[in-house]
Amino acid sequence: MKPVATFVNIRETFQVLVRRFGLLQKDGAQCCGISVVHSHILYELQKRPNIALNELADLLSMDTSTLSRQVHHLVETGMVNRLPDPKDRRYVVLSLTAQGEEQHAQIAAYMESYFANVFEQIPAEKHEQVLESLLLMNEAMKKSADCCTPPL
Amino acid sequence: MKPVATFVNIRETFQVLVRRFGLLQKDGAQCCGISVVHSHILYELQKRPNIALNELADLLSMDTSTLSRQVHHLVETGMVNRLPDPKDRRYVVLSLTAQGEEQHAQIAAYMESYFANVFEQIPAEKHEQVLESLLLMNEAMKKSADCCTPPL
DNA sequence: GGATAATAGTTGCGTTTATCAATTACTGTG
DNA sequence: CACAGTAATTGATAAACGCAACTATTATCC
Repeated sequence: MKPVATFVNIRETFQVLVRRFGLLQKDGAQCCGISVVHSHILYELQKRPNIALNELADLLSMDTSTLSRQVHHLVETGMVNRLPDPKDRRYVVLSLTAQGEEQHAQIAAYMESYFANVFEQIPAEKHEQVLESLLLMNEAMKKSADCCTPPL
Repeated sequence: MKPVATFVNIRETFQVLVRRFGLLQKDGAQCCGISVVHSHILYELQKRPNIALNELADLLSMDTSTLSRQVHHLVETGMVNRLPDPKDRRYVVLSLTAQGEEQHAQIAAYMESYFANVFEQIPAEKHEQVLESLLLMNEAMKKSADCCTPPL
């Protein structure tokens, strides 16, 4: 049976971990001259091309107004294509330009090399376990988010 | 030998994980009526009382000017004590008030219950492994941050 | 010991970002 | 065809960040 201290510990660990990754993202984006939010947009658009602004806002948990402005910047700088959907012209269809894909690839390369670096600090026999654990956490947090019951 | 795809995968996993935790932090803080930054300050002050503004800014990777203002808010709302250091009066000594500790405890309780919830979604025999993996990641990222070599 | 450099913290100011409300454009329904 | 509903944008306000200037205090150098 795990004592409560386990969860306190994990919260602490996770909090610092997330803070570190936040800084990493900042570096990874800023070394390419863009903001963290922009890098998230590029990332998500590369994963799911031809998505509507609406859905993208859901994925990133952002207000559509904020996202609309950010997308506007990315369109102006030639990273993103924004076209009205011919099926339903209320929607817009978003996708990466060639330049946007290149930008995304740059950031991804930075992240990759960083994670390779991180994993070098971890014993090789633990790599499998760490990867599996992150996937487990991710799945668990996804499930948990749906049935969240605010305790206050 | 792990293929490159492993790192792409882990980056993706970690990115989503961090995004989820960011939202959680927001909820955890907002349910207590404060901002995420404030909750980080409370958290860090509870961990290391009687710290200087300078060091705190380092820990949180914030500009001292931004932190100074945030601390000012927290002093005004009775969460934080800010006193000049008698040893060297350029410094200030920061600590939590009773109310600040209570606030921190509330947020911690929220986080704890959330993580308990998350762990319920993970098979019990994996709990140990997940916790160990998070600690490994944390240590590895700490080490890696010191010797970071920007690839661009 | 006194002038000078260095450090911690605060404040001013411009830029960016988030959020709410209102508006426009378009689609589906009665 | 009028009207409700939805997607996206825009306007206005507030909050946060980051840089630079400033104040107060301490350390250093001659």
